[in-house]
Amino acid sequence: MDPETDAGRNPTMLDVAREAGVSRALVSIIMRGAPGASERTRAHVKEVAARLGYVPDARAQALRRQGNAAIGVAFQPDQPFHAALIDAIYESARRADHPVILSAVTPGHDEERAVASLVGQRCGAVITLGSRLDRDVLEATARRIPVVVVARTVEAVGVDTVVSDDAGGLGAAVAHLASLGHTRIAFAQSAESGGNPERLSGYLGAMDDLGLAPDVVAGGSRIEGGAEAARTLLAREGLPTAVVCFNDAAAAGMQDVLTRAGVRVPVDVSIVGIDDSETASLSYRQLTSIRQDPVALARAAAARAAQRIASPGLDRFTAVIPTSLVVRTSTGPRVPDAPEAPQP
Amino acid sequence: MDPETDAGRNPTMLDVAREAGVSRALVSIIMRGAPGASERTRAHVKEVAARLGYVPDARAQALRRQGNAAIGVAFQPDQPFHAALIDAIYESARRADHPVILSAVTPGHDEERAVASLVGQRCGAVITLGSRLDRDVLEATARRIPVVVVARTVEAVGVDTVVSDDAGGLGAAVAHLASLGHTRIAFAQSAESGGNPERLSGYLGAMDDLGLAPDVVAGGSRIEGGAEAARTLLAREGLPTAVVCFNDAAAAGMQDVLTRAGVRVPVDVSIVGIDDSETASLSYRQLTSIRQDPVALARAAAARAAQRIASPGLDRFTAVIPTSLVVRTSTGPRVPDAPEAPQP
DNA sequence: TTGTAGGCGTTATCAC
DNA sequence: GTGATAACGCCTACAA
Repeated sequence: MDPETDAGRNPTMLDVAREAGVSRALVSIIMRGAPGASERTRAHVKEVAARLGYVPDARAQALRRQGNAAIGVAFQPDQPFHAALIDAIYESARRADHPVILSAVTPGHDEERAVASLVGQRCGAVITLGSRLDRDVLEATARRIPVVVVARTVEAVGVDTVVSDDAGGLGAAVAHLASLGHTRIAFAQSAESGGNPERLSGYLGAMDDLGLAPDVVAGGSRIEGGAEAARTLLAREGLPTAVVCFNDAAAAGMQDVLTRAGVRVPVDVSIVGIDDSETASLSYRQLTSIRQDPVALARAAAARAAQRIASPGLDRFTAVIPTSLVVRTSTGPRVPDAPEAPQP
Repeated sequence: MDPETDAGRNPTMLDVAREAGVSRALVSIIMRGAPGASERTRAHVKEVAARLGYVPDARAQALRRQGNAAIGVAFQPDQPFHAALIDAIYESARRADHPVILSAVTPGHDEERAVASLVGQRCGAVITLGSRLDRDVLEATARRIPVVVVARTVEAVGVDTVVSDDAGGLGAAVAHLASLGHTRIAFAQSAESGGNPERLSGYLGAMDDLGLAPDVVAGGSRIEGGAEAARTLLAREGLPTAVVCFNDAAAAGMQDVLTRAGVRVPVDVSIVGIDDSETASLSYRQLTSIRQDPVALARAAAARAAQRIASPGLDRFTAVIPTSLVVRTSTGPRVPDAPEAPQP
């Protein structure tokens, strides 16, 4: 178009300044909305910038800028729950005027690499969603850069954590089932390494409080967990009348396998999931679920990250976000003498 | 630790150079593995860098570096299929020595913003996964920066596309069902804006080729699509003997609603999904599914992005990645006189 | 209200 | 094999 400027190159501040007949500094002031320019020149320069298709170079900005370091986020793209967290982190960070840099954790791009890339970008803090890093790796990272772990409880020096109140959630779920008359309440546990210690102990504690005998049944792989637990239950003498599953996917698998076996939900067995995901709210599922609050989790994490950026050297910090029980139709009153379901 | 260097600051190349007793330039050469340093100094400098915890500043690198522009990726974190794509993009990009910059598309961070942030980072090319941008927005973006759209067919000037062979996949699915004796083969269509034109037309074409009457049933929202289509079918006089659904989630909903209504899969109705996701392979589902090849899709997209970075001004390009039919037990031979399922 | 000088941390191009 | 020096594009002071 303009023979003066070589076509291929991205326009720079200098191009805008020249074209508008002002100095570079003034363009800078105007582009980032700082005070120190008249309305008239402001409008003019912005018009020129738009006409030239000028977009500030984020890399140069980040390099020079002092405050407003970026918040790095390591997440798992195969975890739908992380989507809601990311969305909320974007919003919180933008409000505090911190750029967000994402790094995915996948089979070929492990969490150490993801975090390393965030460090390389000179993020002011790193939020890792559902981190699976070892404690010592987390601690080593935290010595370099503030680290906030979301949705996993870890005791690591200098590492902040933001978690849901799993114990409270499990307590509410068990209490809900007990109030419906259930006494044989099982817990389907994940078979993953470590499982969910907080969820399990929350269940055990709640059962103990009510004087009920716990019944923990181990599930299988992440994706098959609920189905396998269901098969384990079906192979037994008698079924429990209620089952709490380690997440919604597992609850769905439990529901599906039981249903296909002719067991009626909730007449024969009540089911509770965790997460209150889209799966739980499906019209034909209607799973009662322990809801995590992704917005509150993300806000707490982003706020903490911003705090750490502003003032390093704070004490270790843990936020526990309340959960709530979303009651749907997968739980119902215990039916003492429910007739056996017909075997198709 | 070292009183000479102020503790809080990240070590820079200069720190490493001073500590190792060499020049900045030499450190640069060594850190990026360029020729021009003896093995001895190389080892020494690397040791010093490691000891100081030196990590190159990716922002400064990107700013100064000429080639190896980054590949920007706009993705949807709530789409599990994108996880596999991202993983493969990371690998391809690393092989070609291009950094990857991610930007999520979420309710609060729309695709335009995501792409704009990628442009601001001066990516050399942008890959958008399942883009929903209007044609003219895509074209405007493509005038600034090479754009590769993955998993959505668009006819936009200057925009490259990489898509799965939906028509071929649907053809294979319909042929598979026809070979099992099915003639009443329905297609459950997404109710989303636009739906999946290629999948629908692939179905229609395949039915036409076989001289069969098409039967398109509209689904509901993204998440409820399959379930609603199933209810529509159940409300009719007679069921088709086979249904192809617009994706696996829909197929799962179809299967669940039909199963709960006492319709046996595959005895009464065969079901085919699309994507071959984890859902499809669940032990109790075993959905026959049209498999998309995420690795091939991602590789093609990354390769094209790298090509565009190396030499802009290429012609528009479209890659069609083959699909394959994964046959499981949700499809079976047509049973002409199957007895009605018992109504529980 | 505007312009000038200096620097962020790196890479690239030179001479030595 | 090594060491100055000039960019990259922008921001932050400070001077006019």
